[in-house]
Amino acid sequence: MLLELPEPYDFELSTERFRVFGTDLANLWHDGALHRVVGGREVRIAAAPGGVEVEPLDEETRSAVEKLLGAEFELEPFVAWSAGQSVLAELVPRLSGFRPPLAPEPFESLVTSITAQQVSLFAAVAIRNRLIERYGVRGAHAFAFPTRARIACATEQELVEVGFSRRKAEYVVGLARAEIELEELAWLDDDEVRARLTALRGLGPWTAEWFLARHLARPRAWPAGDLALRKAAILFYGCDAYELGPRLDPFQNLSAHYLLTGMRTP
DNA sequence: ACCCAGGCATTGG
DNA sequence: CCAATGCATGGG
Repeated sequence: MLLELPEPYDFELSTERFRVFGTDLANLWHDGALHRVVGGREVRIAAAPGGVEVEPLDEETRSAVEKLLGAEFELEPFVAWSAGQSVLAELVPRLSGFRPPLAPEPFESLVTSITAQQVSLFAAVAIRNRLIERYGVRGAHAFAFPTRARIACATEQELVEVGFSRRKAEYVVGLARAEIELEELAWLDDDEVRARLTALRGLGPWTAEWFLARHLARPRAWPAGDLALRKAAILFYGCDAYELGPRLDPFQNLSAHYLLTGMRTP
């Protein structure tokens, strides 16, 4: 079944992030398609004219896959705006059809960020995969990411065994057990989300900003402290990411994704 | 054997 | 209030 996405859409380019740092067991590239468990069932997503082919496709799967593939991003105004921008005027056409994928689940998004704090993304993916193998549920090929309930009854020592530092093991188990409804963060404005998240141990400004960017798809999210984004800012603009952010308003989020992908893609 | 990698909390000045 | 420090793993 076809799931339509606005043209142009380049599925391979858009999902590059799921492959470039190693195999991602929850977003598994296999046999020329992206495999992910949605609502307990594995879905196969492949490139198709006008969008992607999704098997099987029901209503629940449709909305989850749309979220995963970043269907909610409004690319047209961004593309029009970028034509008048110094760097993006070159970069956006070069990456034509790139639509940033999202982390569909809030708990998964935060745990993935904690895993990636400070270490290389290769190391982060390796550790995350061991977490997924231990606590996730296996589909046909991909794994469902571990549920919050499952991690809440894990021990910190178990997380250390899959490669987390003791500190990060505390963060992850603490987050799973925290008194916070992660789904309800979507109702709040950017600053309120930042405040609620950074009030939790282990979640700092970088993690909160990537949650806004990669889970909530907020247009102005801009992880200025991100090491890779700072390198991109220097490379493309010759200035610091903190300085660059306001110049990209109100398209900071899409700009960040294009800059990071532009750094990796020749 | 190093050193760095898409942070954060803690400690010491 | 800002600087220094420890963290654990993967890749160069």
